[in-house]
Amino acid sequence: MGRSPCCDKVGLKKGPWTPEEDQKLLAYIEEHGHGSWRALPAKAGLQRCGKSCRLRWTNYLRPDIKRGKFSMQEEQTIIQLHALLGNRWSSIATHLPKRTDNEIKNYWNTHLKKRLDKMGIDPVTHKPKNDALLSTEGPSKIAANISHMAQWESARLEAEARLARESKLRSSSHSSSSSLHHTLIGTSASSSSSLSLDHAWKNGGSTITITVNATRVSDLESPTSTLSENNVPPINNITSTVIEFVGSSERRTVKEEGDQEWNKLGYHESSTHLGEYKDGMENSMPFTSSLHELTMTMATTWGSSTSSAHEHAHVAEEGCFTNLLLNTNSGGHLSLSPEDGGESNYCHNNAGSSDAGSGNNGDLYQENKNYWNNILNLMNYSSPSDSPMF
DNA sequence: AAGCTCACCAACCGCCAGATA
DNA sequence: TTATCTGGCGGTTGGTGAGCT
Repeated sequence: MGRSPCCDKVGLKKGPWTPEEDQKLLAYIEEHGHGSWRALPAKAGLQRCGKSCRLRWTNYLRPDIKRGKFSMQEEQTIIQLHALLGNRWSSIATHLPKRTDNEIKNYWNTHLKKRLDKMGIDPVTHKPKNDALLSTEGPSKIAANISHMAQWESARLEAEARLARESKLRSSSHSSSSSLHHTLIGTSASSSSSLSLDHAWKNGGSTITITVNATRVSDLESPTSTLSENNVPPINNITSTVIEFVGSSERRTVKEEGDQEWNKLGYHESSTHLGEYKDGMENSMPFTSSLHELTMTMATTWGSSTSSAHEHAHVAEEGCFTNLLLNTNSGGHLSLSPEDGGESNYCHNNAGSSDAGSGNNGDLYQENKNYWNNILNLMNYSSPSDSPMF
């Protein structure tokens, strides 16, 4: 059985989008929602295939997209999620709500992959390239645990996707009153893999949105098509429940309204990670703290209470390994052997250089260090037999 | 100033899975 | 049950601009 092309390619325009085309697409979606992408171009008066329109919308025109430089927090999230999920960009993108999978993919390929490569870490496996340098403990153990985590994560994602589908069916009566809003939710939470917040989007998508005060129209400017501020459809004030990130893109506190709505949707703090997610926000943690909270919960559940002093020392060592992994200015030398002065040396150097260079970012650095140490702790102490999944 | 190389990223392509007739 | 449609995903390409010689 052959597969027909998504649209009749003859006479359709390809290549960079013009401002006029963007205007048409935006205006149409703002008024009608995207509906069927296949039928959209004709209705919107565009000489494009539906697929091209969908990509233009999801990767650029969507109003809830943050553009520009990736923050350190975002980089950390990408690296850590890539270690767990591999090239599942859409899944990774669900944890960076304002970034598109395409943007994350590009950033990985052009920046992060090279950086890891320079540091002697295989960007595919996230293992040090030269295993001979490593002892049987430490980083190789981390790699093994990352591999296990990836398997576990895959199983979890599949289960989540299944649950999401079922929940979606059950909650179909909550369907959207706004076609544009429906569109936004659909594109924002389209992936089958997500944390609990994404579940909430899926299940109560018609009443929940996220607005970001820091979003600037100028961030939406395209190298090929520049839009005026008036062209950007408003996304605020559409919904009855709003989780609003207030502040800069680097650090956000959350102003949460409508707890009852969350509860109505069946998301209770005791049964999901939503509570932890919110807690993280209310404590002014970086956005990626949601993942942090999740992993800490898992650590609490999985981790046995048998930690010895030796194990604690081991954790410190591996936390430093992670710091090294994330140090963008380290010069790219991965040193793990005792001959190089041991882990304490490069830990101190790493922390010292970071502190020296960061100034007021010292707290942030410490926060980041703790964040990664905690994740490494989880990976270390979570054996398959400890997992509630098995 | 011209030519070359490299990095970046928007956009395209092909494949896949789920939905639907 | 099968064929087809549709949306989504990940890999890849090609245009553009910056930097270097």
